[in-house]
Amino acid sequence: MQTLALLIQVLKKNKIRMTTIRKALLTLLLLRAQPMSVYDFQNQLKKQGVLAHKVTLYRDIELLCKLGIMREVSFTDGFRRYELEEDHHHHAVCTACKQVFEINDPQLEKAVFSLERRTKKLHHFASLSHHLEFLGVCTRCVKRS
Amino acid sequence: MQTLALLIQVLKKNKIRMTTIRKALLTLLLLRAQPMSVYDFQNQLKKQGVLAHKVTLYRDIELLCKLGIMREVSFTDGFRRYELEEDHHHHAVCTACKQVFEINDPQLEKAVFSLERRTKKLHHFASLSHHLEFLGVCTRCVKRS
DNA sequence: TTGCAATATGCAACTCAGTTGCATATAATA
DNA sequence: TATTATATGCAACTGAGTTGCATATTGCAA
Repeated sequence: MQTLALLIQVLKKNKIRMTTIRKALLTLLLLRAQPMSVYDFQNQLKKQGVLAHKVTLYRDIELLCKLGIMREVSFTDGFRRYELEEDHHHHAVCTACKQVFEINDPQLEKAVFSLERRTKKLHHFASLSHHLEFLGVCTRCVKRS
Repeated sequence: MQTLALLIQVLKKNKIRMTTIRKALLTLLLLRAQPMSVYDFQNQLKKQGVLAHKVTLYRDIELLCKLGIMREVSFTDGFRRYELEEDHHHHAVCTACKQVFEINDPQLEKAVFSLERRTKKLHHFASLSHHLEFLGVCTRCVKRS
């Protein structure tokens, strides 16, 4: 489990300055369970009164990725989203509200990794990683319709 | 198994005109096993001396998708690719040469569908579809490096 | 085979996520 | 508090995909 204090330490160690935007970003990351796009971040920060230009967010996010704090995940809807670098997991994307839900299911995890090994062998492909995404409609959007 | 004659029939039935570009598109679709982007199509057609504007290709592809002849698949590299509408399958993307390889593996298929059912139940998500993509390096690119 | 009308194509100009160069603002250190 | 390196914002760009409109081509009828 990560904490804000721990993440701030990582920046200090790497001689990276702590700014309003970066602190707000880290706090948000720890709070939210879903991977977020740059525009999600921007909107959430705005609600807290922190105005940040998209360029700044792209650059800060890149930095945090390089430091191993967060990770980039590309989705098939054309958006790159970002999440805390913790254990690998998969996602369910609501095609109605565009929200992304994390799926933490160790059994699913195991199954997909064995599929990756299988694919590697059968197709002589030096597989490095995989991306599994479920597309559908979340409970809230189902109720709404 | 689809044939060119059969696909041409589909267009005729729907009162859609047969043009040089459309015929070349259909022929290419039947020939190539990999899903292709608009730019892949454009390059392949150019090799056969058929010059087509990207706008035309986007529109023709949309048409063929609506007719149920081809299907759009979005990839995490930000490109939409298109393939013959046949049985569902997954893909392995070579991060070096950007080529996409189809994976036809009934066992993998079964496994992923059961994962989809599982996710649906566990996360109360009205899952409609999924996207599984393996990222790695193909045999040719491994040899090259 | 030709002429006509409807459809197909190409062009220009757009949208929108993400990127880059550069000028200005701000954080950390002395 | 002054200095200086780094962080931020702005403007202008890139590249996939889209749209409106003028022109070219197809399929059909005479």
